[in-house]
Amino acid sequence: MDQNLQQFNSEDSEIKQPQVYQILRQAILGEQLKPGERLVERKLAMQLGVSRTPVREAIRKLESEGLLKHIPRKGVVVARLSPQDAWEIYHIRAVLEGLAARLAAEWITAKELEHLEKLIAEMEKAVEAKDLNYLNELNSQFNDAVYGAAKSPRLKQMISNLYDYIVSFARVGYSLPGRIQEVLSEHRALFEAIKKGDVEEAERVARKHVERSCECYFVRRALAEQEDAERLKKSRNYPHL
Amino acid sequence: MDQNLQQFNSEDSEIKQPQVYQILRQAILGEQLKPGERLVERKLAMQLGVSRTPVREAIRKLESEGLLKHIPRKGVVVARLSPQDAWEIYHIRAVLEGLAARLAAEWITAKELEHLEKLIAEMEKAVEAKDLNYLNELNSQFNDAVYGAAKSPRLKQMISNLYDYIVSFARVGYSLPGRIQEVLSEHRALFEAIKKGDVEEAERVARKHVERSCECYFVRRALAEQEDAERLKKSRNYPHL
DNA sequence: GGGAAAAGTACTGCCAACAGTTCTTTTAAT
DNA sequence: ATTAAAAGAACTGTTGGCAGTACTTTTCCC
Repeated sequence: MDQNLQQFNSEDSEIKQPQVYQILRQAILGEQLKPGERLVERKLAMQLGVSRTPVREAIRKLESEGLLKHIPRKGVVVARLSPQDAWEIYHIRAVLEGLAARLAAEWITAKELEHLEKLIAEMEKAVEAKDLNYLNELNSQFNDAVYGAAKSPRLKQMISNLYDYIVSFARVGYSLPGRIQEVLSEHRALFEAIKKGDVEEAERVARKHVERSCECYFVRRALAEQEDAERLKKSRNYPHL
Repeated sequence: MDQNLQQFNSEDSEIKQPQVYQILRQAILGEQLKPGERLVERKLAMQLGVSRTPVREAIRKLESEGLLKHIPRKGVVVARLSPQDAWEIYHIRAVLEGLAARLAAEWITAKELEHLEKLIAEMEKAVEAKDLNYLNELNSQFNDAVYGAAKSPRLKQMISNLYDYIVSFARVGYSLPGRIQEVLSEHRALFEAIKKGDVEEAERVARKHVERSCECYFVRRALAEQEDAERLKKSRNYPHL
């Protein structure tokens, strides 16, 4: 890491641990801290202008979330996701999101339903305008709205934790041809099921949606590896580069 | 808490944090530390014969697992489960155990299958002998065996964390008439489904099993409250007691 | 030179002390 | 007595430093 973690305006008498936590978290998710990279308490403390304690606690928290891996008496490194890990996480998310969708179909209010409908409409516009950033944002909002409607804070928390693991890869999911339309239609189907109050259907659709995301993730990953191999082959022809 | 947390034989040069963690964890699950009770870092540190740092880290870890609730600048208290919380946890566990069962049905080895079969047979014996403690132990082993067969360490971890929440209440589940037999037959059904490799059936059965446990929990809880009310009514007749 | 022992380095684990905040009790004024 | 301000007690959040451990480099012996 090129020690460019900004030092927050640490006006005294604020609790620093949560801020350190946020900064490190963003750094990991944003891949300024790369998988396998080692985090040194003292170094981070210096860079952030605090003592080791808040850094230490923030690290422990991130560790318990699985973003960091701790090796006793050695330190922590940014967790590296094996394909097996990714598969596991996607499938856990699938059943949890299925449950959330089911609960949402059962407990959603008229107001929340209306909000979902607006988001769907907005997403259609974003697809037409090919505004991928906005679409991503809407996606998050849609998910939040569904999980909120489920009235189950623990479930929401768990899903969002799992989501963070793969957020860095999630982007690539859209890059497959036709996937954007597919996602949109999956969301629409989920919305319809929730609207009807069809709990079984809502659960099935939501789960399927995540499972499809998982497939796309692996297809995309395989493609990326293929591309890498191509590049490697080419570069062999020009070894001076 | 009556400061009877045993001070572990802290021969130097051992890492203390994990030991403190275990002691506190057991104290919470064993209800020596009761829901709502406050944990004071200094006090615990004194009692355990260590400084505040390891205690602090252990507390933070327990907090992230949800066993403790942290109130900034105030401290932590042992988490208290509302009925809503319990319901949530049971239903999350239900879908996760469903997934585990599905994966187990897919990936179980002959050896693991054999082990499961032995456990089932042993459980039947324990039921006849009415040895509830042993039955509980076998139950845990059976679950562990299933989750192990699923080959998904993350899933196993998540389930076991959730299980800890309600482990203190789990006991009461058996006290309903006929529930023991029911549990046994549910386990047998799960075993059969896994043996057949019927993933759908395995998932359905496992999920249903946890959902039934949830129902029993609430029935039992309602009964307990009724009993409490009875006691209260009676005690009003003898106010001098 | 090559490999083993020894010194040096870099880091985590732990600690005691300080600072600031919240809650409780006392004190003082009405 | 009643209420408000002030002092005090009880904790957490944070700090820097010490001790011990794993890794790295150097030194020494063959």
